[in-house]
Amino acid sequence: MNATAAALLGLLDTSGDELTGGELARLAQTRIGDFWTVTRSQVYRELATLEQQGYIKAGATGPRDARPYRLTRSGRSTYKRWLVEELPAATVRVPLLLALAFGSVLPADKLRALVTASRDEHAQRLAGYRELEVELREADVDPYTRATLSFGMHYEEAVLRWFEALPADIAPRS
Amino acid sequence: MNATAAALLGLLDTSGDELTGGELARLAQTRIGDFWTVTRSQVYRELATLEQQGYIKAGATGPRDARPYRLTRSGRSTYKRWLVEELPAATVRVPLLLALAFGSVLPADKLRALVTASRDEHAQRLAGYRELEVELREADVDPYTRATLSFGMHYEEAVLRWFEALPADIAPRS
DNA sequence: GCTTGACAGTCCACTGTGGACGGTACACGA
DNA sequence: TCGTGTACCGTCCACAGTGGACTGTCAAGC
Repeated sequence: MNATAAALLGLLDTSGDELTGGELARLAQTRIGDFWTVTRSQVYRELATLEQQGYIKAGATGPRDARPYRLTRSGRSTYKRWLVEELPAATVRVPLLLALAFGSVLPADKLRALVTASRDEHAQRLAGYRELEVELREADVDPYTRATLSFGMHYEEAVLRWFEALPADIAPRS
Repeated sequence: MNATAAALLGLLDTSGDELTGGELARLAQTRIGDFWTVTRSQVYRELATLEQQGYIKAGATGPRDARPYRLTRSGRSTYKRWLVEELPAATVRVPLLLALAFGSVLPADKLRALVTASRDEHAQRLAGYRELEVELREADVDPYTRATLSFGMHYEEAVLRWFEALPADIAPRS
């Protein structure tokens, strides 16, 4: 069992329905895509091995070979156990910091351009989160979903503050 | 060219020396490990293809088959161009949020344990950064290195603030 | 009817992770 | 001085993750 497999089982569980690979891929993108990316290729690969292991079971294949999967009893207990017992650490990979780390050998104006572009992306993502938060305020979403959104907002705010604290010669413009 | 390859070339460049795979792996861990992980296996794989592409050149193999590599002219220009032109976006993967996203089907006490453990890890990492910052205050390090450390601190502080803002039933203890 | 586009799934090449493994140098104690 | 343990250099492998190319199929709209 790995994190992606557990995520798929969790999605199947909380959706309370049978889902095909395509549906799972879309659902993963919207529900956990901000902090756990899952590509389509991997969804199908994981589904194949999950079925072999007996954690999910396919129903009758429908149009376009669509196979709806449902969670089995062992699948449900397995992913829950995995979540509380084998949760790995977070990983953060920030190419911009790579460029910054070698900043002394790069032209300052190019560096500033990179910094500015990245800052704008983060600002935009934060704006998106803020909108989402307003929508969720009315809807009655469980506090766990709110917590994940809150993480995103804390993160983006921190990154934006960091951009503002950059030394003047590479600080973002405009 | 990919980010890891560029990072290795950058390390070779800024070290101003010939470095073996092992030395590069260690250097990568200390200089960029906090925001760009590079495993030993990958260092050797990348070095092999970088040499094939003519971006680095091996010197005489020393003791224990150690091969010191040096950057070539084309290697230097290639990684610099890559950094300013093909820098990919950041990726963040946070398994804890996965557990939180399925929090409604998990026992609250287990969830709280996960949250608490993660909070402690982040607190420890922030403490490490703060120590490092004090050390760097005296040493005269280039502002780019400071900027990467600053990112780490902003990030860890934000995560810790987020932990404190969690709803009471899953907020970290002690 | 036919085309066109969206969709379900397959496949592949490459990147990234972690650990097992074999060989070699070297330091240190018997 | 002679092992011998240990740390180190590099190789290799299996699996996880990414992104795009590709096939076949359905369905809507002309």
